[in-house]
Amino acid sequence: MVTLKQIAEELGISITTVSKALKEYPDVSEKTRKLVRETASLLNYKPNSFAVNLRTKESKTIGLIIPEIVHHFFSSVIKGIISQAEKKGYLVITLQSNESYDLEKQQIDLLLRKRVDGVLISLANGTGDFKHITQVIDEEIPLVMFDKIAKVVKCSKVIIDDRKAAYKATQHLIDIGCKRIAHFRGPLLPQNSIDRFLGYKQALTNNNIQYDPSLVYLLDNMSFEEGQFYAKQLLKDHNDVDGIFINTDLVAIGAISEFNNQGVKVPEQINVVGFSNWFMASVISPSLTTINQPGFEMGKKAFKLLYKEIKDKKKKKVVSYKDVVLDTDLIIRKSTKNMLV
Amino acid sequence: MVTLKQIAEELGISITTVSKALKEYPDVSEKTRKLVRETASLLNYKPNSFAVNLRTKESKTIGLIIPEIVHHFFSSVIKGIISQAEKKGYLVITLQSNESYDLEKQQIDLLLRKRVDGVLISLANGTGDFKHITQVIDEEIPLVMFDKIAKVVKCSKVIIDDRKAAYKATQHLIDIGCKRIAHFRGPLLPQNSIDRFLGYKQALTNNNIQYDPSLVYLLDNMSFEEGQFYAKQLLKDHNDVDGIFINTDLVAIGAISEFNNQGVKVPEQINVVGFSNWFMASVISPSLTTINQPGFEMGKKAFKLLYKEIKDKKKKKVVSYKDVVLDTDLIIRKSTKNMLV
DNA sequence: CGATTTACCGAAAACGTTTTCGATAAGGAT
DNA sequence: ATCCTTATCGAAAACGTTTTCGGTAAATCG
Repeated sequence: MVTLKQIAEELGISITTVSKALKEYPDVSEKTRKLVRETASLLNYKPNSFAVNLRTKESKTIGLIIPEIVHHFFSSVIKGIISQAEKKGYLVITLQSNESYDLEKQQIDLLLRKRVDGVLISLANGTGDFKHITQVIDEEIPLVMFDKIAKVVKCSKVIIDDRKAAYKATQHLIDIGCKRIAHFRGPLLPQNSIDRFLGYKQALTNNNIQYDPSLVYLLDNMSFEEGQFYAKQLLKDHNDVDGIFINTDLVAIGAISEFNNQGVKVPEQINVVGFSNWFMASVISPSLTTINQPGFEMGKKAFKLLYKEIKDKKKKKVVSYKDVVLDTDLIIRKSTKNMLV
Repeated sequence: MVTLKQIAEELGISITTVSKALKEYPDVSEKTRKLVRETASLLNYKPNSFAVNLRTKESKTIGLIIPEIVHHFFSSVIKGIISQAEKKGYLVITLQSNESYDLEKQQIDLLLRKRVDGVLISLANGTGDFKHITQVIDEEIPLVMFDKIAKVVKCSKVIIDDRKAAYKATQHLIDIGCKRIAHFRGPLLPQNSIDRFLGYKQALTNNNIQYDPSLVYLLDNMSFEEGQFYAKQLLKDHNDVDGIFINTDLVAIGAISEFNNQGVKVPEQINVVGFSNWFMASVISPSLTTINQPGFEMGKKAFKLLYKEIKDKKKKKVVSYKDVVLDTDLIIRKSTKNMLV
């Protein structure tokens, strides 16, 4: 491995001058700068990042903790983060918490020991205590949370407007003529399922439709099978439902498959709207009307916020926390149909 | 940030002793060892990894280059790699080549500059030249390739037995009574599609079924739409086909949707086998019989090979390259049905 | 011509570890 | 008392950068 010293000896000049030449310092003549550049590339010199890190006290590396990598939305976020980070010369170390609070804590510690320049995190479902997070912030390591966040923690966050998105989805069902609209919602944690439920409810009341609690089903694990199960239940309980807004695409697909099995026509007899726009939403039949969660954009935005904090910290500027709320689109496909025309 | 020096001053001993105490050197008394440990944890001492890296010349970090993150199989591989690496105290820096040779080259360079201890890579489709890879190996940075590999390059590799898997898939179609079996194959690069085609062909000949080239369709981009398109084509060209083995689940799902649209019953009229066991294969209807690619295991195995090379290199042992071939399972679902009973 | 500015270069310290090689003192053997 | 172990510690070098602070020589100015 070739070092500054070797280049210096090769040219009979000092290490200092070589270093400054490569960094285009104005106090070294263009002649020697050129000379140094040439021999550096000739010897295939690569700065020793270990030494640079030690000297500059930064690693040009950020840490990313995510609950689950094998997941369409999250992997999109990762892609957004990595692409944006690469542009700014940062590399990203990815860890996954597997939705476990203990692992999450451990991994935060790992990243601090690695001395990453910043941390991006989406909280595990089980996380209810935030000391490990505030510890990072207290140590003045820039940190931004995304998607699954904790409102109490003081830091920058980027989320989507779940409530508004759910409102949009429900409004769509109303617009196409649905009168009895059910909702499959998620558990009480994380916040997302609450917000989506509230959006659903508000859309109903704003349109003068009586909110009927018996039309709301609370699911536990949001699986395909649960979608089938509650679809069956719904058909038993209410034969007059003509629309349903479902918390997550996977559950929606389970429900649709059950409707198909029972010969209940989607969308003719019942309109279905999902949430998240998972890849498969477009390839099932009927294809699923759903809310698109902009994962890639979320990743990009999250990194941008983090990057700004890192820069501000370097400049000793006071870092200000920002909350970014990303907008979502309703993607209308074949599982909903205007019944009024 | 607390350093060894501060601990030393706190206790009135030398930096050397503190360092050795923390590393449990036998030439420091148990008494001072204990003392050092205690004050270290009291002051919340974390070794400065920059300095450790510089001194030990290793970063306990590996690089991972993958063509596409947002992909069920690849994200499973990533998960396997990260989980295994974490167990051995390694962190992983992920980059994605976006199937671009130029980006891939650039990213290799990035990782070398970062001085990662090893590299894991799955080649971009466009990569036909391997100088950037051999450069890594020549610099004695351990490297192992997985899934999309180059046979010419001398290094450890882990792949699945595409040919055997395709044979298995085709044999299944034969076993359930199919007589006219079509195949949707992929392009000439990467190797995978060739091997799958060969497995298909061999299964036919081994079962004394005449190989008919007109039953093999060569697809370009392996999309859902292409699946639909060639399904339509197939129905036009051959009305006697009763089974089809398709290179990739996504294409298979496209084909099935076309069959559904045209009222061609799957599996009654035509049996369909896919490849990869994407998540959605289990949730479409009919659910898709397919080959399960063990992504998670591949990731684990790839890291294990890399880890061994890193260790061997440290011990100055000669590194020996290994080729690991992972076995696959046929997952029988509803898109195939025994027609003989 | 002396004084001052400008252009260019280098010595040396510092970042925080790890590890080699002595140094010292205590204890045991003779 | 002398010699040899053994146990315990520390000085110092090294890893490869970056950056501060002078220093020298040439160029400019009065």
